[in-house]
Amino acid sequence: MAEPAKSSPLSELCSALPSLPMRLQEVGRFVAANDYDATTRSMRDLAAEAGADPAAFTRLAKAIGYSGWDALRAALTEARRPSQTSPFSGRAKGRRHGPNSDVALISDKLEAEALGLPRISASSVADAAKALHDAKRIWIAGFRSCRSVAELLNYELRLFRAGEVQIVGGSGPDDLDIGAFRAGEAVVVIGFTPYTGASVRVAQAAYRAGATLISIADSVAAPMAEGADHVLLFEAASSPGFFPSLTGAIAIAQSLAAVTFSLGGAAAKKRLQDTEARLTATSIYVSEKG
Amino acid sequence: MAEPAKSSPLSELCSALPSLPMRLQEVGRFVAANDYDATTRSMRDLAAEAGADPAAFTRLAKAIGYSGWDALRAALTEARRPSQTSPFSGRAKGRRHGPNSDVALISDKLEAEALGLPRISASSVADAAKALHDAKRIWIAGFRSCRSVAELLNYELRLFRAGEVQIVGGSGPDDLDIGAFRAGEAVVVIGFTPYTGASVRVAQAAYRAGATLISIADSVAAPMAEGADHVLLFEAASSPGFFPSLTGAIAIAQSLAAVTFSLGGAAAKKRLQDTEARLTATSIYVSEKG
DNA sequence: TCGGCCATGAAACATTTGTTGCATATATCG
DNA sequence: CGATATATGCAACAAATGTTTCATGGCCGA
Repeated sequence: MAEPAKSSPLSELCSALPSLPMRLQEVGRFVAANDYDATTRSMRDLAAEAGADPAAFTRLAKAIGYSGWDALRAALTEARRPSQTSPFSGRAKGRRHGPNSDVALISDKLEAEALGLPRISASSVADAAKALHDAKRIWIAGFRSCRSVAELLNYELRLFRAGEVQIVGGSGPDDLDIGAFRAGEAVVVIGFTPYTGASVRVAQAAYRAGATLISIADSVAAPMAEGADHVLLFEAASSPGFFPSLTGAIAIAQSLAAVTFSLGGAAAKKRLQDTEARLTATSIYVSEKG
Repeated sequence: MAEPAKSSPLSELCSALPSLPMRLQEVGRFVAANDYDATTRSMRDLAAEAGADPAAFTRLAKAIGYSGWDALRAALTEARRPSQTSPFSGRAKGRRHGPNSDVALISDKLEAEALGLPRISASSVADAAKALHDAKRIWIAGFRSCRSVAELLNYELRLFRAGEVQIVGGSGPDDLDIGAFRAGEAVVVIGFTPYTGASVRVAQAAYRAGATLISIADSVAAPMAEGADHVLLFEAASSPGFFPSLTGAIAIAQSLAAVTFSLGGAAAKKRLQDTEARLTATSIYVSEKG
């Protein structure tokens, strides 16, 4: 019997499968089909669901070279551990300085960001939008590169909530705005690693003031996610070695604005139309054609 | 204190964090930062690694409304379970006006934007980046919602091209900057329908001054694409009835900055490092670990 | 047909798990 | 300052875990 590639515990299992006794094959197939449950639930639990004897799992693990079920589970767990780096990290590192290296870089980056977008939790965004809709006043805070996200959200919300939306530090020092947070208002903070001190200060102030805190961040471990009523996550580290990506944050901000507008109903629609009418009247926009 | 949304166990945890006793905050942060280990390894194991008492984990779970650590772990496990449904499987098209209509709206929007990203022309972006790299000075113009894109691009380019990058109208009236365009410089204009008069004026001025004009727009028919040396297209109308999407424009801006940085080579790298060092020295960012 | 061999399930085992009670340390308020 | 309440670590607890042993049942070769 040849020892196959040990790349993954699951592939070891598959290759050894045909040479196993019948019952062990069944159990092995069950593990392969439910490897997530295999790493999280208990052996006896799995046995009950698979309709097999608990001992079969121990025997299976030993049959494919592990000291016991715990060892196999540990291997499966490590194999499933989410990589800290981007999923495309080990990819296309071959080309260093070619004419197409930059093009490939962009393609990979875009592809990675496209993969990250559907992973945003739509229900969380919807909940947060409800909170924005109920807020009497909306503060938005974002520093450094996140300032662009903050300003986009500010702009879109102002289209139908003019006067109730404000950027923290937009007109004067941050401290002035921070002291103005009140209960019944909402504060949106955008940020990712490395976190700016200002953003966590805003978040803490919002919490202390009893305002609804909405954090748009790259991790639940972000300092400004502490005490947040809503945490909206996006993937910032989509391209290694370069600046973190804000595409996800922008997508969240836009969805937030869209749903908040939708919740506004006819009133919001009217205010948006008024705003648009005013803009065209001031001839901000160029005429459609010609 | 209102009971916040319970979309995710982790966000519940984040929301409750500041109101917990100190030691419970520590273990709570540990769980938030290592949620994968929390679902796989044992409580005592985690306690040893976190340097805390095992009982603290049980108490934490109860403090945020669970019957015990097992219940919290089960919730985290379910939250992390890989989605079994294929991305495009049974999307209920019958969304009319239900509680989930907003969620479906967001999902569709994100999906559509994800589809639009790979359609961006990577080679065009690479060419434009080359032009930016060669430019002695870079002007960036974006108005209304596009201002956020302009500022992001400005921010990222300044990280390694400080002093050579400037937003049009960033410090004073637009006309002052517009008159300053010179040959050998580059002007980036971002815009989509309906096009603002200002952005068109910037584009025309850049053309007349003989500067390299880079237009980021939603269509080749855009007024500011006329005379442009590089036209970078993105899809703005991803979801009908709402504000156009800026996700594509942001992705382009970021790619542009990334490639320009890449072209800058060692010199750009050094200037970026200097900037980062200066930022950390001013203690803009919060320390990595508590 | 008999006898060794292996696969299989059930029960007993030693560990480890999550939990809880208690005593001490610390903070809060009168 | 004293009294009360809370927070925290330690140790003992019952339950659950993975493993092992043993008895049973079927299979193949002699």
